[in-house]
Amino acid sequence: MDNKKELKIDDNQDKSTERLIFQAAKDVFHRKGLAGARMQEIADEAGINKAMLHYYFRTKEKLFEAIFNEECSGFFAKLAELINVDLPLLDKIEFFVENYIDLLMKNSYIPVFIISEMHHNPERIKDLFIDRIVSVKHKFLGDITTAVSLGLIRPIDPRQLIVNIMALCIFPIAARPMLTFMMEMDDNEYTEFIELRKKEVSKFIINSIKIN
Amino acid sequence: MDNKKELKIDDNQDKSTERLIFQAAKDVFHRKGLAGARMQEIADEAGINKAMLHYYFRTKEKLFEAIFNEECSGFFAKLAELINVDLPLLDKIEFFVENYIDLLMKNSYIPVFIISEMHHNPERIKDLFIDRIVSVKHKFLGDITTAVSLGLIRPIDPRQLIVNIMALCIFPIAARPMLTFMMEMDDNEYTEFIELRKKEVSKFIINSIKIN
DNA sequence: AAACACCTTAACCGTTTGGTTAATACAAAA
DNA sequence: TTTTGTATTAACCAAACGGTTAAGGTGTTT
Repeated sequence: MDNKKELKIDDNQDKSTERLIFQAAKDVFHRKGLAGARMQEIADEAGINKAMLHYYFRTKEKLFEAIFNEECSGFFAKLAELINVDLPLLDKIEFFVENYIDLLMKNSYIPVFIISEMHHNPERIKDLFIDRIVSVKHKFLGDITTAVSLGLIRPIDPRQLIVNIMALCIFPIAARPMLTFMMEMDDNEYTEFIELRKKEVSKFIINSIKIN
Repeated sequence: MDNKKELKIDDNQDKSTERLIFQAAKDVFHRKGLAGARMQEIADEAGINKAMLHYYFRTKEKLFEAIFNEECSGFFAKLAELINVDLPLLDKIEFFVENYIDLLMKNSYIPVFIISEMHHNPERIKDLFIDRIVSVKHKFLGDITTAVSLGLIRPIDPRQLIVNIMALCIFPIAARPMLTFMMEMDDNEYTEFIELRKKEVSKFIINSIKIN
């Protein structure tokens, strides 16, 4: 056939190897962390030769950094979306909590991954944070300050409130193994428990800061 | 001198080498995690020969387990102390939060250590938890249920309340690097921030559950 | 068809790793 | 004094590790 070329199905899978590596590396790094991950295991999971890892990403460290950056960026981008929604503060908190917990459950490995790797190497994230998360936080911080001065919520240090909100959303996902043992839950009970939190947490927060 | 033996100064330092190893291993495992820690680094930090590690604790895994168990046990023991104190629920929460945050700050590496290592190997802790933390939790859970049925606090799933309390205490210590970047705090500001939380968190919780 | 650029592989390499061994020091027991 | 059990060390080892190399494959350009 002389029209073989034309008949070829969509070609934009060219980078499939790189993507294969990236996805496999993600999974392995999530499970084992930077230090615990093995290049061979990543290669096996991607179904390709180990040398390819070094062809596309020069070193283990660089491969890890590529993933860590992408994960953080994507995650903080979604975080910003949630915070920038235009709602009165109390509604915004409700909206945020519900969707943030949802987002965390769909990426349940990310909290431990970030907390753990930042603990082992706090410097890594510095550049990532500047201008990305700080600006988002400033907006939220301003919202709270305004609400306090308008008497919509009781006086509270905005930083403490933000940390409280994050803590209530993130901790139960990060500490899942501890919680399931402690509360003697199986996987289904845990999922249901988190599902209930979507309403419970925002009620808990709003109850605490609203002025009756 | 024929009374040499009698004159010898207190002998109970015999296990000093084992303790030296144990302490050094603690520090290194806390910093690097199980996978990231190197036996040579532990030996260097203890100031002894690497072979001694294997003499006292057969393998890296066994050394790690010894430390992980001791850390968890000691930590949960103190946790139980705090929960078993005899006070009305709201006072108990206030007492607990203040002292728990204090305890966490004095062992600030433990939350990430436990969360991270449980994530990488959830099975490890199973035996540790049974009978230790579960019984403690049962008491607290009972206290809350009673308080709800007596109308002292608003109706709330006791499990959710416990998780909320733990989250508000543990998360800011576990996620320290993230918080300090986000809030643009230095070490002193962070310490002060946590110090303020001791009052703020219990106020936050009690505000949310008390019946006016 | 030759030249070129990119992808892929098997085999290899130097180093680091957890772990072992054989020899030694040393104090208490016999 | 000899024996015995414990503590300690330097030297060593096999396996695993991250990373390299040299060669070949494949489609595109000239």
